[in-house]
Amino acid sequence: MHNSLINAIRQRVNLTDEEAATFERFFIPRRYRKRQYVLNAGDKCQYLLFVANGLLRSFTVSDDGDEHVMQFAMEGAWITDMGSFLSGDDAIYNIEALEDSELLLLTRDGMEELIETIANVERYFRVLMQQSIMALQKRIRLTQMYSAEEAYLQIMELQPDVFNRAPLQHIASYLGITPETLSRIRKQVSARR
Amino acid sequence: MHNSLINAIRQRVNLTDEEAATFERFFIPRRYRKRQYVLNAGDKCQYLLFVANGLLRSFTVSDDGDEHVMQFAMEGAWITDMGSFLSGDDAIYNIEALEDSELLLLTRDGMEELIETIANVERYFRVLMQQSIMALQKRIRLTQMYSAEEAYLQIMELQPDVFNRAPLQHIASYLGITPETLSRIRKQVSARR
DNA sequence: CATTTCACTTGACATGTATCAACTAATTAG
DNA sequence: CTAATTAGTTGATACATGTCAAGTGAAATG
Repeated sequence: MHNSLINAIRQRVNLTDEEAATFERFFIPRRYRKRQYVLNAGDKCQYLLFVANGLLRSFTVSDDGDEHVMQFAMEGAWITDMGSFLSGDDAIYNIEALEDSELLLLTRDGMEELIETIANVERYFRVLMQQSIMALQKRIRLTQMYSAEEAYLQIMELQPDVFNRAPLQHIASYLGITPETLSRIRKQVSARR
Repeated sequence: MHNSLINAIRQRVNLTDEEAATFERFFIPRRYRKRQYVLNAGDKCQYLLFVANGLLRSFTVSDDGDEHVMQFAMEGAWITDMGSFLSGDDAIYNIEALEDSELLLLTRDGMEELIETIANVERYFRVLMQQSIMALQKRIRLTQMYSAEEAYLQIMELQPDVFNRAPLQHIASYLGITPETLSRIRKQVSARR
């Protein structure tokens, strides 16, 4: 279970075997069942989560009760409520397992200690943040530039691994459209070919 | 001109006066006139830009020639094409001065050297990236959860300093709507009160 | 200052997407 | 395996936003 974590880190920065062993020790392995909540909005988000296995989503709930998906995270991805994790504010996101999942949890203190202990770790997290910024910008352009149909076709083409696993209602929410509209889009697309 | 930079850094991490002086030396001051392009999509983005004074926007141009604003940056903000600056890829964003502006430029090498020279700098940039992620997520929720009118009212309320200075066509682009729609929204809003 | 250019507005109409209700298919729980 | 619940689809209709064309107002340029 820790292997996928070390592999992910080593794709970005170098770690000696000794460092890798130290690194592992900071993470708490934990299993979640499908539908289980990993984080409830309103609580403090205590962990940065690495997905060793499975699929999660983070989402907010608006006043009218509608859900709005911010992120899907599958094997190899990180997920958290950044504001809450870093600043100790109340979480605004919920995080839910969409499949049975194996996670590796890192606390705030753990992260700080790791950064001080292993030279390349701060760099790793900075690079991770930068990648995340680029991904978020790409997502903004997706809905800014394209119609719902074009946006849907793009994500299915560019990230089929995630979006073929996610329920349609959550994909619709991710795109900012209703399930009905997504259903009609899919019908039109399949009718055309 | 460098003062605003040092102030911005010191809001997040500690710097001795000596470190501050070293820090400054890595930055190249440069002025841009209104309408001048700081970066052209297709070029390599050589700099991370700190805005000492003025207002800029970054934007992409789609195949049909439409512009799509990603970011506005006023005094105290950073702006760049992250993918191009960090990885040396061709820039996908244009950056244009919307007002006469004074910028402080940091090269990639400069950034690396700074990080190695001054202890807190890597931390500063990591925190900066984290803030940026939260801001981008907030922006995604803005268009995901709200109608064009609600989104417009929110940004005008929450960031009046930027959006009162930006031309309406660019605000429309930022929101992912046409200038005509924004014009009608503004008419309705002002008619109601 | 005059002229040109560009930003913004307005109207008529087309299109995309939301809403609500009903239905069918798939999944979950007993 | 069956019943109950949830996810996804479909139809009718309303509303939000886009498009195109024309106009007005403001700003840049010589």
